[in-house]
Amino acid sequence: MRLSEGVEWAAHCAAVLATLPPGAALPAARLAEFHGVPAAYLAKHLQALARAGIVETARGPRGGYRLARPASEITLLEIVEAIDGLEPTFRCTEIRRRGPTASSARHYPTICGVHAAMLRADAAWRSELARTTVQELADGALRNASPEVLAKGVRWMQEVLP
Amino acid sequence: MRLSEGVEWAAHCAAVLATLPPGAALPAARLAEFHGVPAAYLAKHLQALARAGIVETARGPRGGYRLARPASEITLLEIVEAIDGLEPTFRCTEIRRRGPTASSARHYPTICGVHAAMLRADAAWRSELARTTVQELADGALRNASPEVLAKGVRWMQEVLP
DNA sequence: GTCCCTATACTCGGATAGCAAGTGTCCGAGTATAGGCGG
DNA sequence: CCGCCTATACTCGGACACTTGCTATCCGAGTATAGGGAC
Repeated sequence: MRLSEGVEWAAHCAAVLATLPPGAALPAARLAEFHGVPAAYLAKHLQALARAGIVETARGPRGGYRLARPASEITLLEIVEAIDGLEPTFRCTEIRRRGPTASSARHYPTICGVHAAMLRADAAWRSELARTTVQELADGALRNASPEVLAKGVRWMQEVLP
Repeated sequence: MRLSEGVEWAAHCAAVLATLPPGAALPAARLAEFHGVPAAYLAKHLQALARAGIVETARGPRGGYRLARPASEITLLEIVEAIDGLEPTFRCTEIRRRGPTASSARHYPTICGVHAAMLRADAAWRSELARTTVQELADGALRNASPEVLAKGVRWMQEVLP
């Protein structure tokens, strides 16, 4: 069970967008260049973020992507669900109803124990993801970045944001 | 991110094995028949459980699989990790080190914030899975089963365990 | 009757195809801008 | 000199190939058992 690589890209992109001045936008090609990933494929994931209402788009020159809401109100869970989909990690196929013990549906009023445990684990996972906001990701990245990395980032940002 | 279907099969098989009389074993073909799943493919997953030390095997007539330890000492987490592998759900590719801000490795002493949050969520998921034992799964299934389903199960078990 | 031996049938185990979903890429649709033209 | 218009270039958006890993299956390796034969 491997999480899509696009989740990592989307999370980092959201953190970068959180550091933009209000009103500014960054095209997919610039975000891809900043992270060293294929632009065409990153665009696909950014579209998913747009569909989820996490970022908003602006077409034409000086357009691109910007956060649709304050970074402090966007959680990592939303990003994961936007890229990876909302379906739970475990899909119960009700195998207890098959085989020699199979009976009519009314004999299974409660959900199966395996399913219940998986749902609890899934909820714990999502709950933990919801505790981290994009604002915290951006703040942490800036706080832990070395002066050299920070300087390069500022210089690059000034070049692409005329 | 979908969990392998084999996890569900393995969990249910472990619960069934927990109800066996001490010393008895159940072949993969019987377990597959009980759950209505392809025998050859289930065998593959049972082998994974055997490699992980969760079940032990007995070859030849009257052989099969049995739990290698008391059911109360086997957690759902162990089963998930045996089938799905031990690698974490999120794999950090360190994209922060790429692109125009790239610097030498010593400029990144701390792990990236996205990675850290993902590790926390992963730990919460596994922690919750570890709270459920195979014994609890088996007890719950027997407790919630309707009399009809229970009777069919007992009858089937008596047929295949001569 | 008892013991041993052998053939048998039953079991697991790893190596082998098929398919779905994630990965990667492309070109067309839409729009803010910059320059030119007319008043 | 000012306002409008148009052409342009830049952006997103969805539709199209490719690869990895899960799904499914098979046949060979190994062993407890049952039956027969010898003592």
